[in-house]
Amino acid sequence: MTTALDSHDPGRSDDGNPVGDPLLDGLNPRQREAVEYRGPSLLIVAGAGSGKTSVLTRRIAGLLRSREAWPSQILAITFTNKAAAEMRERVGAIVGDSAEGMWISTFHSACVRILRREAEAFGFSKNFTIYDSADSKALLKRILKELDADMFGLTVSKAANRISQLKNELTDVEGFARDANLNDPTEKKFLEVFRRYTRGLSDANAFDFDDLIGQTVYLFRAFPHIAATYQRRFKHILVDEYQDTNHAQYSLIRELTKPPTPEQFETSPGVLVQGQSNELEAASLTVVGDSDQSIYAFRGADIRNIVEFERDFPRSTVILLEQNYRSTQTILDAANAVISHNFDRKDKKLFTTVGAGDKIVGFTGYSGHDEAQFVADEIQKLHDEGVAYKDIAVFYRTNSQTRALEEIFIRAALPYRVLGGTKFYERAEIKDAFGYLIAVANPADPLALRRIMNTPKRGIGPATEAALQAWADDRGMTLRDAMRNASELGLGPKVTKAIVGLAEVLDEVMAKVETSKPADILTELLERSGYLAALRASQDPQDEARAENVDELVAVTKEFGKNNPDGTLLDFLTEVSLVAAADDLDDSSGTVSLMTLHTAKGLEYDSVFLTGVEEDLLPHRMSANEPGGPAEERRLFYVGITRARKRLFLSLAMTRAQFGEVNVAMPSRYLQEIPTELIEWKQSPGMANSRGGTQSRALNARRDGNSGGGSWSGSLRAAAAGGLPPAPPRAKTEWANPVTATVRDNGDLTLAAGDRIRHTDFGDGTVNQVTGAGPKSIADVQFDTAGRKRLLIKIAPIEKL
DNA sequence: CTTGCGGAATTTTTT
DNA sequence: ATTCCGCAAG
Repeated sequence: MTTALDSHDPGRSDDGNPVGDPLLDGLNPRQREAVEYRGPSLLIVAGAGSGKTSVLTRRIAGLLRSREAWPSQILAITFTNKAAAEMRERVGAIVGDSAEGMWISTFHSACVRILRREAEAFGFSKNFTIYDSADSKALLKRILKELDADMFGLTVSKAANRISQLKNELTDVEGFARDANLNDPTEKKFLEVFRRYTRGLSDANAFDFDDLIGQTVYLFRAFPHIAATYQRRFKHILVDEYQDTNHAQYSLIRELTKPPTPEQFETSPGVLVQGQSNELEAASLTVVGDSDQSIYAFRGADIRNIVEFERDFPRSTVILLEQNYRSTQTILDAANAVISHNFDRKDKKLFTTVGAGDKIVGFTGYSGHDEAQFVADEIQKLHDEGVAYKDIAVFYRTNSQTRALEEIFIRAALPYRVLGGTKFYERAEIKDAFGYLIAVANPADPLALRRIMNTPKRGIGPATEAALQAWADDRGMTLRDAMRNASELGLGPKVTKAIVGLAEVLDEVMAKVETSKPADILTELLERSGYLAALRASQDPQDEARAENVDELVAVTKEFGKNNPDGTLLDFLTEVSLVAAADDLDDSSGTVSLMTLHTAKGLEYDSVFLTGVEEDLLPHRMSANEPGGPAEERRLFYVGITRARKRLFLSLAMTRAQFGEVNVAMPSRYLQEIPTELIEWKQSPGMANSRGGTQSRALNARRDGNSGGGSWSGSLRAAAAGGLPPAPPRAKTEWANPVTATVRDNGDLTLAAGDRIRHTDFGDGTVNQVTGAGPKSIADVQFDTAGRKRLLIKIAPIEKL
């Protein structure tokens, strides 16, 4: 450890260079204060793009460098695992190896770590399973069926949401029973559902996502000596995205920042550290947040946590970061204008010194496909100008909007990747493989067992399964026990053999769980269960892809083994249970990123396409009637806008396909909130409206019925009066037809420069150039009327002339 | 017990 | 449009 590292002298840096302190270089005065301030509690109100990650990492680095804290005394909570990894890396870059041993993780990861360590203390064993929302729903589905709860209007998703909300408020079954109105039969039924669900989880030795937080809080409250261990351990706690914390997470932080009391020392003999007075000091708390970016109220995030921080934590200090280092002034003006329509907020105005930059580009397509084509064309143009694909992102409100975008992107041969959505780990075959892994990791879990019992087909149907379960219930044993003793049930000899055989395989592999690597365990299970063999032997062509996915999973476990030589199966299962949509983001890949607005939070891109800016989509129909819904949707729009560094594209469609039906879409109310001079419309809603036949008449008809003062059409006319440039003439031919939705296959059609072709949407054109080989060849085509396009030859709707 | 058909529901956002 | 579920036939 060098003396420079210990130096607190701001005039020196690590290498003795007197130019400045690497911790403070390039920071503005507010940011410096946020890095250097020391006190019991600090709230950093950080507007979008104000460099909060930089401030947070330097603050941590500063604590380590000055020896105010050892790495093990720091707990930093981030929103995603990716953010955690990034923060660890950036702290490491400043202070080197001393970053090792810090707890930088999400709420959920930190809690799993604590729970695994302390599980035995309160009636769980440390190999508990983590149920994701799909698992929770599967359990609830069984319960609802058993109780005939659908007669009371209880659905799986309703019950799941309600239970999740209760848990986020730290209400357990007994707490709910006390306050519930049990004269209401529906409430009574729900209570029973809640009770059985809780029971089902504990029987399975499992926690759901919400339990991870809630049970940790319960653990701390019920066992003060355990809480004291962590209260003493963490001297500095830092929480990012504090505006998105819910009550349970808030309570966890409160527990951790309580000073350990002397009695607690006495109740934990053996852990007693000879009591200097500073051993009893509460941890210092730093939170970073921006109430304008609170977009998770739907899962219990409570904006009051940040608004009332100063009251909750007395002697706290607040530092405001308003200077934006990310976006152009045009983008910030639009963002400020939009967010200022939310009334219950502290006024905060982002500013920058980088200048106005380009105008926001607006576009209205005739359909979702038309809109997607616009996005694809603009991305191609940006790329031709030298913008890398990885610096471009496309945002949307709902995952279902990816379909149209993907269809067009594939056809245009644009490299893209979808973040979130149907994740790898949600695929059926991957869940099956995990079922096997969980079955050996946590034999008490019946959910995993049921999933694999008859996968691949072993002739063990629902009736057999029910018989096994009943046998187990009668004796207070687990489903797994019943399988081992299947011969006592008097089932057919074939079925009995299949059940006992499976139980034997599981038992034998389970014996090696402690000593074997996850990859070996998985491989053995897939072999001996016959799962992989069944997929390979299948006639269904999709099963081939499934087998590949399973192979991919094996590769993932091998990779995990390489990165974590001592990693157990339990470690692996924990890690994959907690990966989020944004976590597998790989910035180095040269692809355009597609994601929901929620996933986009915390990220930034040079060029951003915000699609589907329509009523019923943004704000979403479902949120329109909820209290605070429209305001939260506005914040979502605000988050999307502020992700853009240089260029922002806002697009919408006049019609959108939904549930297989085509519906008329209206421009979002939020569009009007952006000053018209900031947007340059390539095709405004009015322009799209005035052309074309029946579609626009339908739109007009509805709009007339809807037009009050300050309606959209009114502000459009104002915009037109302000002198918008006319639409580029080529727009007419280029966008006139909706793109055909079917994916075709041109076989081994080959093209060469100079060939003339005909495209169903773009008309005739001449091939400039062909790149790539085989099924990936791409034609660069100059169309006579529709401009220049790149097409994936194999699937483009074209013919050679 | 498995397969296959037709009707229903689905799509709001996520750790 | 696609997926999921329940029911009936094999």
